Amino acid sequence: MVFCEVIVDIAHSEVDKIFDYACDFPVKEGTRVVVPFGFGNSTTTGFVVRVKDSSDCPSEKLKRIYRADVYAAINAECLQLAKKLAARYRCPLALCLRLFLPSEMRTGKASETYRTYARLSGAEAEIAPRAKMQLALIEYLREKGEEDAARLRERFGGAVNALAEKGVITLEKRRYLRNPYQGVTQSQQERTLTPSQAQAVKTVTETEKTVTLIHGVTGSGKTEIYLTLIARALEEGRTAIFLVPEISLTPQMLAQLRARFGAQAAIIHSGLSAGERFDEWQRLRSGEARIAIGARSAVFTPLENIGIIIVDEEHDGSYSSETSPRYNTFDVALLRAQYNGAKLVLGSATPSVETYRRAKEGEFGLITLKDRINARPMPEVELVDMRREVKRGNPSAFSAHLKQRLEACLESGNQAILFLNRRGYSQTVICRDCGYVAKCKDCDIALTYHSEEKCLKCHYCGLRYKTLSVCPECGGVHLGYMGTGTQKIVEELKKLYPAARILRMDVDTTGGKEGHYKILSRFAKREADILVGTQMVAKGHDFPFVTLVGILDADMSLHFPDYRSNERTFQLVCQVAGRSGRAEEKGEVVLQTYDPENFILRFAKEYDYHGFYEREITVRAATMFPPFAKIVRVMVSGEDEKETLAALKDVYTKLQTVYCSHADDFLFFNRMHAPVKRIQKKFRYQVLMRLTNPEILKEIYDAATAVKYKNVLVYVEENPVNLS
DNA sequence: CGCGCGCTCGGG
DNA sequence: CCGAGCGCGCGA
Repeated sequence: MVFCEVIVDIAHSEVDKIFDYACDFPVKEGTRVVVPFGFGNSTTTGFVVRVKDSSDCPSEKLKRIYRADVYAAINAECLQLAKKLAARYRCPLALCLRLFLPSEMRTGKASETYRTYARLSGAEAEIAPRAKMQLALIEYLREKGEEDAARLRERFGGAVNALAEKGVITLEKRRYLRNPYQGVTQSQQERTLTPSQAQAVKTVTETEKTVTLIHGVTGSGKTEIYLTLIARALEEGRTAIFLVPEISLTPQMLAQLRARFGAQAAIIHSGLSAGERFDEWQRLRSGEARIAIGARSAVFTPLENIGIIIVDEEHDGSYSSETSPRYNTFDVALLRAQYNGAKLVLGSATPSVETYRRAKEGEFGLITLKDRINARPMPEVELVDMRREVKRGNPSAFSAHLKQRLEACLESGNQAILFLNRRGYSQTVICRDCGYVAKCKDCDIALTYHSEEKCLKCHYCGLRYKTLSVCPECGGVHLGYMGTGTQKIVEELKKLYPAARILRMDVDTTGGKEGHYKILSRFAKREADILVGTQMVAKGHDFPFVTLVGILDADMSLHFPDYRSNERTFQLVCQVAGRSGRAEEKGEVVLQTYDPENFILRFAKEYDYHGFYEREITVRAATMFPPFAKIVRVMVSGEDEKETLAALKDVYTKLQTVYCSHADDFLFFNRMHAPVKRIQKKFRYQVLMRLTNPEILKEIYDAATAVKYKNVLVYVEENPVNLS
């Protein structure tokens, strides 16, 4: 008899504690178990976090573990990591343990590892000629040989059972053979690296530093470096994790990865069925597959002996979790790299300012790839001054220049992409005569118009300003709100080019992720001439016939009320430009703005990351934004406004004691409405802080987690990706 | 007086 | 989280 410390798989702080159980069979730490818990004979799953040979718990209370998985789902490293995350983000351990399992395992969707397969039995039977489905099914199986019965039932309905009864087909229940790699042959051939690629590989493998940033322009061959590094790790008998932004696991990317690594790699992407995801996880856990490829959550893959972790497009916003625990993928990857003695490689054409600074300061290694593999220049970016268009009496969203280029593009039979910023909640005031944008005097953040209060507000400090009717800069009266009327653009476009085939991609027109792929692949197949969409369009897909990219409202991104708006804009322009002129033809980019002198746009036009960085880091230092300070938001939200306000008051009071005892470490401290006051019936309030000393974070978490109201959610966000 | 619902408590 | 236990409010 052994005794086990168990964490029950219930994500609630009230039960986030160790319960002792007896166990009459041997069990390993990290194993998922079923235990009696609560009243009557109710049970729950849990995780063994420690095995011991005695328990302090009075024996009349002790119960026995009913059953356990045959393997430990969570290995020692992951168990330790889960504990660290739970402590760091103050969330129940169960929630952190869940990160390491495929969700299918909890919901039970993947528990059936058996499937029924159908094939022709060889026996003949008379089939009525009108039984079209049955005949078609026979024909199908004659060709295919064997197929999953469930899938056949979807297609041929009752014909499956009918033929099985007649004995024409046999149904056989077998252990799963879910294999997303059917028909994939691994091509061992390793492409020869260019000298700079080879040097990069050498640098990463030989450096003492755990983390290396590879800063390489689009097309500089980062991917080949990653793949070589992964191959090296495998040769050493180690494993690898390759993280990519969610959106970039396109069918092309998948094909490329499969061709290179075959079944050695487990690629976790949204197209997998529940069962397939589970199987891929099992293959990784058991060591059958040694490369985990996927979005943010793949950082939790239960691999042993990791040799390398790669975070591609390091700057991408999808690497920070927006649900509890609100972890940052890089931080988790670093912990795993340190535990395993692995290398951690970050790659980007436009690294985040925070990352680049750490590299420049010497904390991370830095590799810069200046040249594109094919030596093709980046497309030329042209800035169009929209103020002039207004003066010329052109009120449309399209400048004369863009119209002209668009016509030329369509005429030559090429495709164009037009980028629109997402029609957000934020309404920024802009002077259409001079490009002036109202900003907060303390924060240098664009002000946002709030219609219900008829005022302008700063989302970072809550300061209110009167609305403007006259531009304080030029005295002009053509003040407008950005971000309105963007939906009209497609209409306008249709009027301008009635003959052009236009595809629109945004939240309204696409149903989920699959919808995106459909639209993108239709465009790639040249089923349309113009694609109108948000930044999402810019990621992943290759469109060889696109020679023109238009950015219609660069200002919206530039003046988004976020301290990262400069960075985002620079990234957006570089990324978007990479979509133009991929094939033989040279591409061009037309960027419309009310502020053509803006330094961010100037640097972006020249693809001058260093220039951008030097300028931006000075701004951040002057305004004391990250990486020179940390923005912390404690969000308080609930359906009952009174209760929510009471919770806010409570949170605020507790935080105030922290603030009072460390006032020097705070640049800002205040409570306020969240910029969006209500989402999904919930009232939203926040305490916003800016810290110069990250040590204070712990106390903030303590204060925030101490407040518990029945129907009010309280959570802490660090440098939130959006402040809505 | 009886039970129904909402709140509190405990779970090994 | 979930069910048990219990207190108080209302209907016959």
